[in-house]
Amino acid sequence: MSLEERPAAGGQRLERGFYDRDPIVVARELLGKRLVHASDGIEQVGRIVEVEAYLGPHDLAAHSARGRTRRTEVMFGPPGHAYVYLIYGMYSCMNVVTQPEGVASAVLLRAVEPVKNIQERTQGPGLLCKAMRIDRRLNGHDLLSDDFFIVDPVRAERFNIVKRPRIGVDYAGRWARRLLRFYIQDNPFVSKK
DNA sequence: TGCACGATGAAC
DNA sequence: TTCATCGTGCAC
Repeated sequence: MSLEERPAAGGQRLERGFYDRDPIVVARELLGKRLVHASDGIEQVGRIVEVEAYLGPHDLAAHSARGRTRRTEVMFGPPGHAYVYLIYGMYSCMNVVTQPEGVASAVLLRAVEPVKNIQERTQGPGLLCKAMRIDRRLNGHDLLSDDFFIVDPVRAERFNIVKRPRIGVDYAGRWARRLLRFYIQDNPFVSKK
């Protein structure tokens, strides 16, 4: 049975065009979507409940603000790819690259709600990657692939979206105060109030 | 070649 | 508030 036939993954897989838009729009629309990662024959599914938008080279909180380097290379690449980096020497952080090649913007996935084959906690970007077995080997991975992708839920869901400043970017001056963190209101898996 | 520090999380 | 832990980016 192929992955796309498995019921847990559900709904419609997001296509390239979904990611080829403003990161703020992509961030808001990623809420409620299902992140699917298949490894070692195990398909894990998490419902995205918290995200942050990183707008590009002018956004001082974004890694791409320091220019194009080996680490940030995939942020400058085409949309719909995973930007996974190591933070504090011990946690991986998972981002989705947005906008056309050459525009270095992305959306950080901060928390998911366990849907399938997830035992560990998932509230926070580091924990979410640990629980879903996401590490830097997936950096640059195409999210239109068969083992790592995002799908719409089978049934449409209604929820309110909360806007807050991003976490851990106090060094970014006025950019730190912008409301670029989005999460599903009252969801217990959101990392921080 | 060296070094300060981070889009974190947990313990104290 | 402190610490674990190490790749990255930039200074020297």
